[in-house]
Amino acid sequence: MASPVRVRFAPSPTGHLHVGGARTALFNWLFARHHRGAFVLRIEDTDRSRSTDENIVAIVDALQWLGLDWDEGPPTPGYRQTERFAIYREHAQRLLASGRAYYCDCPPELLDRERGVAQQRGETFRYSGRCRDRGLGAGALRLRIPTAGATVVNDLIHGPVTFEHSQLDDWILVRTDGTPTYNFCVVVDDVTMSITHVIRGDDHLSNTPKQILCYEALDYAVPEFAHVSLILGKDRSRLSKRHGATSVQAFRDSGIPADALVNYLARLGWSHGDQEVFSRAELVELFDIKNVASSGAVFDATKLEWLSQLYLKTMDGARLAELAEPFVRAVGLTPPPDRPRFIAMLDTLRERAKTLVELVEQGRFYFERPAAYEAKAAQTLLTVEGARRLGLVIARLEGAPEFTVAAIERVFRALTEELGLKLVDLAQLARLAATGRTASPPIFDVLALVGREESLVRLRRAREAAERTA
RNA sequence: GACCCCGUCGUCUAGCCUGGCCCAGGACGCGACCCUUUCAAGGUCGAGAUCGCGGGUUCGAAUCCCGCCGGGGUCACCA
Repeated sequence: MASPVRVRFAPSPTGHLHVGGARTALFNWLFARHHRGAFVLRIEDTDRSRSTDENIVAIVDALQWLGLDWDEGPPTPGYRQTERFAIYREHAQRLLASGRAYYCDCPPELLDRERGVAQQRGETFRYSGRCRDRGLGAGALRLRIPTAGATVVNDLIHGPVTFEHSQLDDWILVRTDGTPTYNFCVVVDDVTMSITHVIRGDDHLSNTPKQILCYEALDYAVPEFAHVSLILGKDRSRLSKRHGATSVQAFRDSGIPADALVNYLARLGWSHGDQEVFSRAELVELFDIKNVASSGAVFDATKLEWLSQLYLKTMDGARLAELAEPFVRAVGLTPPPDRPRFIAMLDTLRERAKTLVELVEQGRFYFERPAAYEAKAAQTLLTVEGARRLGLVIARLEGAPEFTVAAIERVFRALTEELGLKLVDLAQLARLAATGRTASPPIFDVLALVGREESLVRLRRAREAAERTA
């Protein structure tokens, strides 16, 4: 039996969780859950100037919101690089003792000059190896890599990718000031955390051969690698803020259900035949890293919205109420204390909104009287004739034996018939009165949900408004 | 510039490994129609890809080979 799968997501807390990072996290999580392995969260905060605790909280929040739970990681200590310096130091010592690493005291100015020369000659800069055999006792610690041959990265998504050693150089493991570099930390962390599969962004593919050489120098087994393509913006360059909303936080705030975002992100680059909609369980069951596309994918907010609406439309009512409530409160309104009634209101709204923000916006009349009437509609509907019709509707509704959707509909249909009108003539009038707008959920449902008393208040107010303008 | 990755409808993709079932399928978006008390939702139909380009191999290529072009990523004592 193969050793248990262990993967990790290692964000750098220099900002909020980006959708690209979220997708990488998702693929790791799916891989771990599919293989019944462990998902580790590790914080790469060696860049102290840009890393903040607030960002760590934000990233943790975003991951939890997405439902990507980790088996190991914060708040348990030992999963932040800044807590692991002793481990890096120890590994550096080992490399030095075995002769696989050496000190270098080349001044930065010299390196810069050499870099400049290499650039002019149109070559990739490589450290000259000047200090390789000087046996220095201090300075920056460099990894001694083989001069000949090549290192092959057997990528699970890309297949074998070969890098000639002549293109690589003796890179720095530990800086002169004693701090370890990112590439070194990653190797040591992945090794000491027994990571079996490194699933990360494509932008790390070029670093991989250097890291593999470090594993080998340390005499550790090399993990499997899978480099996921980047998420692109409309112009096909790496998705960034200038392409619009990119943080998970922003999508949450705009009222997109976490399940919809997860579904969208999963489908962006990964596929299972023609299937577009997946439950969590299906995702876990069907996910296979081999079906992850190797090409970059443009982020399509419109398709995300389609999924968002689909989830709003189909999710459980109680769950929807739970998700919608904070959005109702966020605009200063209050959902009715009667939960089934609140859910019934949402049921009339859910297929009309792409996000929870939109849903609340379109349904605010359920929680407050319309403050104004749509100007154009008021002009054509709130007339003398409109006032007369509203009066008739009010009278019939007052006398109706009950105030159910069916009863209200009977009143409207009968009146329509008697007046020789079309249903739309009365419906739009009532709609404007009850909601202030010309577009809303079915008006009989709206009236029933708003209740007899409040409905009549709104109809009377509209009649008064009509009489005023007349 | 060097190295590496990528290249199927506007977008996400299936198909590519194991050539023919593909003059290329699905989804989003778009258009039309149907349904209809408005708006949505739903249903039906439709437009949309000479499979980046050019050579080869083959009876036959989106699928195999070569070259080119285009896009992206990486080249730090950043992460």
